[in-house]
Amino acid sequence: MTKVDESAAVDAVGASRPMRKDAARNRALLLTAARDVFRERGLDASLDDVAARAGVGVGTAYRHFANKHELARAVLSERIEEMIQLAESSAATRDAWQGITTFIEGAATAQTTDRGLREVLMGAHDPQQMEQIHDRMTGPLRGLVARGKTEGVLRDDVQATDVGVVMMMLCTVADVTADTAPDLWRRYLPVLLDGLRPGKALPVPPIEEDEFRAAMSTYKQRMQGAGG
Amino acid sequence: MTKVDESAAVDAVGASRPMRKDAARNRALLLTAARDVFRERGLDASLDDVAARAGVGVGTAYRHFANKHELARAVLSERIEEMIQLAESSAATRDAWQGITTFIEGAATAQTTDRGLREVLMGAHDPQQMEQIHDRMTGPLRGLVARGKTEGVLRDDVQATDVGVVMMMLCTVADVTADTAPDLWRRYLPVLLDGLRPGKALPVPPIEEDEFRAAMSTYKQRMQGAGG
Amino acid sequence: MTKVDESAAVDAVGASRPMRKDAARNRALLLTAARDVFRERGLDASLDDVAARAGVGVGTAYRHFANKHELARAVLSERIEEMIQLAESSAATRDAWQGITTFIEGAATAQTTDRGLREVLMGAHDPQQMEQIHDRMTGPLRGLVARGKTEGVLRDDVQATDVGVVMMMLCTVADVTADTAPDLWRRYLPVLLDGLRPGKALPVPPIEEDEFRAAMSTYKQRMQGAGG
Amino acid sequence: MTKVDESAAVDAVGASRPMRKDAARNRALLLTAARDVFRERGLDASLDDVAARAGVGVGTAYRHFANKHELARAVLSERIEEMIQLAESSAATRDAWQGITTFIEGAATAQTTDRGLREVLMGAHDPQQMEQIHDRMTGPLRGLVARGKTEGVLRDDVQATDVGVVMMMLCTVADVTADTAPDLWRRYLPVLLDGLRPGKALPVPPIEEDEFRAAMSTYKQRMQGAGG
DNA sequence: TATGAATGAGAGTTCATTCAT
DNA sequence: AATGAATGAACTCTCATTCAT
Repeated sequence: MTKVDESAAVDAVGASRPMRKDAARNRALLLTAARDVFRERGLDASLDDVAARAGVGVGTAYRHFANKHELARAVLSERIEEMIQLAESSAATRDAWQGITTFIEGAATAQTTDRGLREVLMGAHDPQQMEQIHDRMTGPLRGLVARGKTEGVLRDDVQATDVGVVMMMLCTVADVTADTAPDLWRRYLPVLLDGLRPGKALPVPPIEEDEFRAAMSTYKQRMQGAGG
Repeated sequence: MTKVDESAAVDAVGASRPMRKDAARNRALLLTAARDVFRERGLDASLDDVAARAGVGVGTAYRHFANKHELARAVLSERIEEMIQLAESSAATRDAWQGITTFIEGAATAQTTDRGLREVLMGAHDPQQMEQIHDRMTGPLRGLVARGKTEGVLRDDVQATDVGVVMMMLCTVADVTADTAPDLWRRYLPVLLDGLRPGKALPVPPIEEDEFRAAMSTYKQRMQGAGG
Repeated sequence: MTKVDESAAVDAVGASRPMRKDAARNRALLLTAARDVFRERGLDASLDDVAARAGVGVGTAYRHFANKHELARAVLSERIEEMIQLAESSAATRDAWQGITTFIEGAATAQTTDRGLREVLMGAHDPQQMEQIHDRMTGPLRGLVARGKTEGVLRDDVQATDVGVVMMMLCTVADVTADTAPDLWRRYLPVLLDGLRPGKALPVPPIEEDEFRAAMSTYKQRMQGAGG
Repeated sequence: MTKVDESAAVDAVGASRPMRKDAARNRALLLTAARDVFRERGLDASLDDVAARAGVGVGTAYRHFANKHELARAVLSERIEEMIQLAESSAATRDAWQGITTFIEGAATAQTTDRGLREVLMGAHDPQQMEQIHDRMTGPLRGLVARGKTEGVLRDDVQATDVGVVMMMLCTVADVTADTAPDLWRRYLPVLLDGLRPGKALPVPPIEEDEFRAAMSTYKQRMQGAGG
């Protein structure tokens, strides 16, 4: 599940020519190292640390990734790729409600163990390429939510963005309590899921998907300004 | 409500001697400036900026606060002082449920407008002196929660820490959507409050208060390591 | 003549307060070091080298000067200040022709010994503040040229900019032959001066002063792009 | 006139064996690319850029040229080759004075359009191989100057080096005013040419040819030290 | 022979912290 | 007690040069 996606190496240079073997290896090493370092210490970790962990010179990092943001984005997209697959497989579940549960649990679990992933999901670096990724993730979720309404397990005013927000809230709990009570977030899972079920309406309307994307990119300037 | 707490100046130098008047004034200026700066730009703002805003030399900041973290903590405790008062006044409400509502709404609103406050609440710096502050906040809340159970508006397995977690989740939403949909967090307020009302039990037990304090301090090492 | 102008220290912070003694000393040390280093190795020398030569940390350089360009400009303006004075004293000469000679010889000599000065005169960094400096230098020269025409030692189509161009040409020779034939530029001095005297007209019109300033700033982007 | 001199390829590997055809082609591609890049962006352009422009790997550049300076020198000699031809054709002119005029105008024009050429002419990199090139250029010029004296259009104390210096001065003007007044250098052309005509003697003797070569190489160490 | 990935020293710049004034 | 100048490690990024493929 967390195996480095070496096929990405091909995408990086376009379809023109397969990447040299050592280059591909180093790219993989860098991605792995970056993921580990960012996971443990967040996006403020230095590129020197990442390169050192990968057993590679800094310059090599800059050959593969234009700058720190690109590397972070690459690591992110790799992880998000996993989440997209999770969203897709969840959307393919026969029972819509179980699909939602599966997705939220899986996504929260993933982010629980990765500080950088959470930072980047909340304060995206490069909105452009992230947007399409979000699009790809919102696609399945939208289908899932629609099906949930048809099956009568979701309120009519629920939207795909609500799923994202719920996930976000749980991730916050999971992140803060990671060391002391790593499962505490599960305590609030049924509460939030219940909130999506039919019953009395929610007072404030949900945000549209583009607003949600914008919100996720909120921190962009902050993080760039902070040198993140 | 946001008045600078000058009595804290006594704690800073110990109880031995009252602080000189200009020193006390500078301490107050620094706290005010730090609060403003951290509120606007977060904890990554430089101490030079804080000192400049206070109209004071950096050295003065270091006379009053051992380091940046201490200053941040001081500002935090100041804000928490406000929240303690909010907790106390909420606990004094005749209707327990309204007290809870008032507290959560107030706390979430407060954090919505203060980037530094949220950063510091999720990544506390110095657990030691913060602990006593948390103690003071948990006190009223515990009473409030107890009364809520008596009045039959809270489930038996709800604890004071749950209120803190709920608040945290809402703050996350508020923070991320601050620019695009600043009121979206209210959409999830009733969902989470409902989760505290009597009904089916929560699957995972709550954390004890000391665990909660520890959880709030989780990031300490991270932030120090990150130079934040 | 080349003594560090310590009074500039006061100008730097404005008239508000005299600079602290050690700060003034370090500022002087930095200016001296920068002038020496830039003189010997040109504007591509690193700030670390300048700081080391001054016996001071890099950070100190950045306290006094916003960036490398500022420091270079400061050194430049110091030297140009000398040239302005040379222009003024030359313009005050009773004999206009001798004034011109004195100025050109003096200016060429100054630039001969300072690689950075020449680089910066040809590829100014900060056109804004340099502009006013140029204005101050062109003032006396314009007067001198006018008087030269009145006295019949200069052609009517000669302008102040011509003096600048002549100086530039001599400096080029002086610069290139600095090590092998440091006085060679004097061989071409009378040729160029003769060119300004009455006789047959010059085929191409001179440039206006604003064009000249623009030309002097030509390299600006180049040098900045080059990291200079 | 600007055709790549492929015969130089033989010199590069020694006379031992003719270069392989594709190697020769790459060498030519590199020279062309380097000339274009250096012309446009000066000698600070990176070798990666040159190689990319040539459609060739960096490594290939290092197979043909020991380092960046060698490549720059090669490009220079290529251009000087053109100037040698200009010198030769100018020297073949029936009228000596017109020959000199033609040469100076041509050389100045050439350098006007080539930033790298001027940089390298004023700060030559490798005196050794450049020397022979200079010899070849000075040859025709010496003849031209001699004939000029015979024809009575040049002073007796004029030497071939004077022609080079005059050219250099004009190039400086041309370079600095390239964007604002690209023809201004012509204003000073008759002045400098007049300086060579019979009349009153020049006060300072000219430099000998070896001194001139040395002067042209003056910057060598500077530029290498500067990383240029 | 050609390639271009890898390297790492070094550039400019920032900022928490110390210490002379 | 207050000041703010000084420090220097740390950061991101560039590029001449080397070397495995």
